[in-house]
Amino acid sequence: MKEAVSIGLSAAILAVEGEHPSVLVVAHQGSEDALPFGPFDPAQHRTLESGLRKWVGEQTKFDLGYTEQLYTFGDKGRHTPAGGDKGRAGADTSNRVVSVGYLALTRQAIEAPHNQWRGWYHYFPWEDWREEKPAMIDQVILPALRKFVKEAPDSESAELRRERMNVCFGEGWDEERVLERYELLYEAGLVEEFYRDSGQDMKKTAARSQGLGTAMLFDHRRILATAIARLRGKIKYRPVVFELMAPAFTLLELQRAVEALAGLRLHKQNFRRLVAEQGLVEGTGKFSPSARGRPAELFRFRREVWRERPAPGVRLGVRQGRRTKPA
Amino acid sequence: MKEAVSIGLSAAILAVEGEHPSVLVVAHQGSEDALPFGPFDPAQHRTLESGLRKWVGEQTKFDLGYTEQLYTFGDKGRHTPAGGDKGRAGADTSNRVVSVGYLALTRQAIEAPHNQWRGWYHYFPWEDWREEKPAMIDQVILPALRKFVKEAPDSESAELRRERMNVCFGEGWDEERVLERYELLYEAGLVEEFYRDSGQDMKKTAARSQGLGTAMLFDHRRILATAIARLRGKIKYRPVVFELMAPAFTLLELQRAVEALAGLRLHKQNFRRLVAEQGLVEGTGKFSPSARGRPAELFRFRREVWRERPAPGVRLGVRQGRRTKPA
DNA sequence: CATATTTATACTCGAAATGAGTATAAATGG
DNA sequence: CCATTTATACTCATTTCGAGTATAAATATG
Repeated sequence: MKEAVSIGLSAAILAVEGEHPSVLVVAHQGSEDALPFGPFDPAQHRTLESGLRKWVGEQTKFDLGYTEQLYTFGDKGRHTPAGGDKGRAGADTSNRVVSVGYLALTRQAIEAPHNQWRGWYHYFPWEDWREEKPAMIDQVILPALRKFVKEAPDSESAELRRERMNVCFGEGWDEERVLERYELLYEAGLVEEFYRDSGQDMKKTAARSQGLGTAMLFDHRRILATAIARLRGKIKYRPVVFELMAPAFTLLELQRAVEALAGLRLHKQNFRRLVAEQGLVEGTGKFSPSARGRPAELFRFRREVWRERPAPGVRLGVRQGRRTKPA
Repeated sequence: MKEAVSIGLSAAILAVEGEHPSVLVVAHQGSEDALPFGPFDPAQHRTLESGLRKWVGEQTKFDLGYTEQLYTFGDKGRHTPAGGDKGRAGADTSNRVVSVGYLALTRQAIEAPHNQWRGWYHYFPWEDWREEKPAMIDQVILPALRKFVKEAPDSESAELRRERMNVCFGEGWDEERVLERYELLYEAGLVEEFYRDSGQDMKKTAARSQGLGTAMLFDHRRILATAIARLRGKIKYRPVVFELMAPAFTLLELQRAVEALAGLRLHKQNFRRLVAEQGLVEGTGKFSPSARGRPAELFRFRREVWRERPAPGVRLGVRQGRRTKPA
C-alpha cells in the first residue's frame, strides 16, 4: 500500500464546428500531438475531477463544461517518458504513472497559444464513414489484419484474432467500437505507437510506412479512442450533443453535428421526427438566414426533458444504405 | 508529478444463485462489510488488472473470469483509514488513496474462510422491485428527500435537488440509476457512510435510525452501486449474463437470473422469444429434472454469437405492469 | 417573370419489434 | 382421472423504424 505512483490526468476535450469534430491538442515536448495532460496533486484537490478542472483552466484558459471520467490506464510501457528508456520489459523502477482519462465537451473553440483544435479523423481516418466506407479498410487494414491472423503463434490464437478482425472491421459496422479497433490495430503493429512503445525502430518496419492515422504522445490516442467510443454510445440515450451546440441551431445543424460524432450519415426526415417526438427541442420563432433554400427554423434544447423522460437522448435515426442483417 | 499516491484496487465480485444476486465480501478489520481490496504494486505488475487478478487469486482462492474496470474514485474523506482521523476537512497529508473499482463476474460461489457471499439487496433494499415497489421508497425515502429539498440553501439548489429526487425515485423507474440513487441518498444524509465520512456521530442523527441498507467499509458501497448499475446496463446489449450461469440451464433459470440482476420481473413468453430470436442460446437435447410441471429443456450459451452479431445481449423483454409513459 | 434548384418540413406506408395475451403440451400429486 | 404446475407455441394490436413521396418556401438563372 506504500508503493509510490503518480497519477496523471488527461483530458480529451471535444468540440464540433459545423461538420468537423475536433479535439484540443497541445504542442508538447517534441513533435507528437498530445492531449492536455497534468498531474493530480492530492494535497491540493479533494477529487480527481477538481484537480483536472483546475489545471485545464490554467493551461487552456477555459472552463470545462460537461466532463466524464473514461478509464484508468496503468500499463507499463505505454506511458514511457518521452525520450526516456524504451525497453519494453525494462525494469524501470523509476516512477510509474497511472493515467486517468477524461472526456470533456465544450462549445468554445478558441485558439489559445500552444493549443489547437484538430479533427478527430486525423487520428482515426478509418472511423469516418460519412462519405463512404473509407477505402483504407479494404486496401490496407484488412489485408494487414489477415496477415496478422496468419502469423498467430497457434490456431487458437489465430481464431481469436480472426474473430476480433471480423467484429471490428467485418460485416456490420458498429460505430461504437472505436477503442476495440484501435487496440486491435495497435496489437497488429499497424499504428506507430506500437513500435515506439516496444522500442523498435519504426522506420525499419514495413507496416509503418502505411502510417495509419497520426500518432500521439504516450497513450493519448488510446484515451481519445475511448472518448470517442463513449461519446458515440452516449448520444443515443442521453442528450449530450447539446453540450456541443450553440444555444440556437437548426435541425440540420444538429443532424450534421450528430453525424460528425457518429461518423455516419443519417436519414434527414427520420432524424427530425425522432428529435421532435422525444421533445428534446423546441422552436424559437426565429429563422436562420440561410444562403439558399427555404430558411430553417432555429431550435433550442429543452433542458427540462431530463426531468420528464427517464432516458432521453438523440437516438440516431436510421443508418442509410448498408447495414447487413444476420439471419 | 511527484506527489505520492497509492492505488487501491477493489473488486465487486458478483454471482447469482438461483434468484439471489450476491457479492463477495470479506470480514475486514472491524465490523463493516468490505469488498476484497488490495494495493497495486507497480513494480510487480504490468497492468492494473493483472495486479487485481493476482491478489484476488491469493485472497479468495479463485480465478476471476470476466472483469471490467468501473471507475476511479479519488475523493478525500470518502476513503478514510478505518478508525483513523475522521475530520472531513482535516488536512490528512498522510497517504492519499485513489481507488480503482472493478466488476468481476463468476459462477463459483465457494465459501472461503473470511469471505462470504451476501445478497446485493442488503445494501440496496430499494433496488429490488421484483415482488413490488419497495414500500420504503414511499414511506421513508421520498419523505426524507422532500425534507432535503426544503432544506436547500437557495431556490436554485432546491430545484436541482427536486429534479434529482424525481429522476431517481419519481415516476418511471430506471433500474440502471443505481449509482445516482445511492449518491443522492448519501448527500441527503440517508446512509450511514455519510455520517462516518463527515465525522458526525451517527447515533445522534435522527435519519440514521432508519438505516437505509447495510453500510460498507470506505467507499465500497459506492463501488458496488457502480458495479450493479454497469451490469444492469450491460445485460441489455452484451451477453454477459452467461458469465454467471452454469454451462447448461433452463430458460426459466436464465430469466430468473436476469430478473435478479435487474431487480424487475419480466414477461416469460416474450423473454424466451427474445433469447431465441437472437440466437444466443441452443437447446441440448437434455431436460431438467423438474420437481413438478413439464420438464424444461436445458440450453447452453452459443459462444459463437459474438462473432455473428455485432451487439448481442439479452434485451430485457418488457417490463410488466407499471411504466408510465410521458406524452 | 417563369422556372429550375435548393433546403425545410409534413405525411405515408410497409416491415419489424414490442407488450400482452391465449392455447396447448407435458409433467406431478392426489 | 383430474386439478395443478410449468413449458412452449402462437396470435394480435400497437409502436417504432427505415425509406420514401409530397409540398412549401426560399434563391439563382435564363
